Amino acid sequence: MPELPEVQTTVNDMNRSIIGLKITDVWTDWKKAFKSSSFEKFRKDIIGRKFIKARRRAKFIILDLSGGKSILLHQRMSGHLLYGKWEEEKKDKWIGVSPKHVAEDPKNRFVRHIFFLSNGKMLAFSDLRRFGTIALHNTIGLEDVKELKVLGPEPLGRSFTFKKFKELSSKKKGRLKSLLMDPTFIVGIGNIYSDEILWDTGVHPLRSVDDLDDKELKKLHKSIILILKRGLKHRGTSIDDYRDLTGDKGNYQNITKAYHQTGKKCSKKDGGTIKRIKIGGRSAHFCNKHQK
DNA sequence: TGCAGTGTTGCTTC
DNA sequence: CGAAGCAACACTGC
Repeated sequence: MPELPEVQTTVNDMNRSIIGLKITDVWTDWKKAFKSSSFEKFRKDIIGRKFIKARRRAKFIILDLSGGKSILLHQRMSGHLLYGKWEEEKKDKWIGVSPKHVAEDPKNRFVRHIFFLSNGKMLAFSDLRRFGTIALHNTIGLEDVKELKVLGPEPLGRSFTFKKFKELSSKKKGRLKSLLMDPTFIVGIGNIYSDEILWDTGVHPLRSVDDLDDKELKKLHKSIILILKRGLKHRGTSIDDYRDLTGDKGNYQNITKAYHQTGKKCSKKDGGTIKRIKIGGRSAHFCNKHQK
């Protein structure tokens, strides 16, 4: 669920809230999520370090710590981070970070990991499906870690020019829908924003990149940037699990044009009806008339 | 009850 | 080699 706009929103919020705070302890009920070492080693390594900076690469959250270490965290499908106050414990299991997070939103019951902070608050990782991962690496050389090394360019980065996009595209074949979601081609785009981008571009998700003319490719490049920026402006999309750091939903789900709109009338002037098909095992939503 | 959904990796087939 | 298909991961909700 969290795609680039959601991850960036979380990162921006963390830079406004947890910087300078010290980690006093870590708790988990799902040790399998810790990838670089055992949870016990991770815990020992991390206690006493301060948060220096939050960053994003693709859908990874990077938390730079004092002493040259960085946490590399991926929320995968259902993960989201919450920042709040320690409130309650039930049956050996921490179930939330504040009355608001728990009582008003059952999605936040699934807290699997908690970082306890020096100001008495905590940073919690809620992850219903338990696919999320956490690892600790040296900050220097982090970009050479296997998971980061294979990634394509950042679509909102300065170097993501049309020239660069065209060059990358010229080496590729295959369906646009799958290609946009391929993090080795371009990062940050998942099922929701790929549907929205293709709807905005007006091309069919089954079209192949090598089939697009220059005008279409230019429009696609523009739409990628436009839609992701729009998502960021609306603080992300909360179809299901995604919440921001304080437990609130994003707003983009209220303005999606294609994703989850099956059967509805397309809002374009020349639009038809939103259809849904399977591509690469994922659902793709598109207008059967204006997306060609 | 069974299966869709959702990000990513890794395996297999073509 | 690259593209495509599929399983795996774990769980909810319909």
